[in-house]
Amino acid sequence: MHNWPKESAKKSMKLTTKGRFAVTAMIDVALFNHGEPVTLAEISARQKISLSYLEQLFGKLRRHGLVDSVRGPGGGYNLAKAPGTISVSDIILAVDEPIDTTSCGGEKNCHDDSICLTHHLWASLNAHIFTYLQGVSLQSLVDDAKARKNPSLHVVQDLRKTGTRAVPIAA
Amino acid sequence: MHNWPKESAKKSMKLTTKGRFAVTAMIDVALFNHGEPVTLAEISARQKISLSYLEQLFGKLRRHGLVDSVRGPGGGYNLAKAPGTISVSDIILAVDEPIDTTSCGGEKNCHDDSICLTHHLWASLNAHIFTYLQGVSLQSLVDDAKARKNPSLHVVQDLRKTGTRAVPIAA
DNA sequence: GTATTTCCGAGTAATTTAGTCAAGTTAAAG
DNA sequence: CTTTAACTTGACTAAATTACTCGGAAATAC
Repeated sequence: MHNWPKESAKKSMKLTTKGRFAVTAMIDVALFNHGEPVTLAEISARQKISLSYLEQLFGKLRRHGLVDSVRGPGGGYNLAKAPGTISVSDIILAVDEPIDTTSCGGEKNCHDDSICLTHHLWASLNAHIFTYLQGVSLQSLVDDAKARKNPSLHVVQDLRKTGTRAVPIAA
Repeated sequence: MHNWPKESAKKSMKLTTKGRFAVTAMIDVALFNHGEPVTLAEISARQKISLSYLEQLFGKLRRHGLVDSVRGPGGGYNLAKAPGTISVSDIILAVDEPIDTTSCGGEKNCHDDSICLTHHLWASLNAHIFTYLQGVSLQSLVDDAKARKNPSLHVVQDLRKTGTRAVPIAA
């Protein structure tokens, strides 16, 4: 018998390239935000992410309170909180619009005793993934990036071919 | 600075409903395999998975050495190994045909010092997920199912709406 | 007012998944 | 040896989802 971790899952999170782009962009903001707001055009050039797409992503990041925007010339984005207080799970949940599901990933047929065969398994996996991403702060990613020998920070993995699609993840 | 777990990842695994159907079907085989092979028609009826789809799934499970097939009248499928030696990751890798990627999810632009900003993060997450699923045996899922009050085992979660798509997972 | 930059929502193309279908092959039963 | 249940295979399709683009509106500095 497997010892299931407690499943505190409520929402389901998805892991897509969108989330990965968002994390990369947030690292970029954290790295280059020295007083002046960072513009999306800069991020686009450095990280090779299209401006249009960044606009879409940062709209969600802003609405979820992860960045503050400054409009007009000289504007751009600042982190809304200290990077140590922003977790990867925060970023992914912001851009991937998790569906607020009920237990069992929003499905029926899975309550009381007639619980589905794999309910615990997936719920527990979701919880594991979420807990892991929650434990990684933007600060730690920034520190990791700064520690690299070559601080050019220009070349970034092209996420688009890495394998994409989502997974329901406990939140 | 985040303390990255060692990334032993080689292949990338996907988490889809296909993998979940496969796990459910394998539990069904383990539960009802008492001497006689279990037919796909039975599994289809019990777990509400289309016969055609099961054929597709079991073809892969058989080619990956997880089940043995018995043809002809009275035929069906048996587990090829003891359920304690089959892990959930084995099942998912069998049906989801993981691409054997190089480091960094098969991408260029991510080697030596010009390593991408989030390489460690995703590789490590992949390793976490894989390790977790590797640690869950079919036996534990069977024990869990048997422990339920209502052993009818007919009603299973309809995976099709749960949220699907894949994630690259370290293997 | 004009340049810059964010803001917003609709729309679309490509990819991927999930599942079907049809035409076999195999082997046991009688 | 004929029937028949069951597995085998691969091509095919439809739906869903993702990953974007596009056009313009609003705000702010100069």
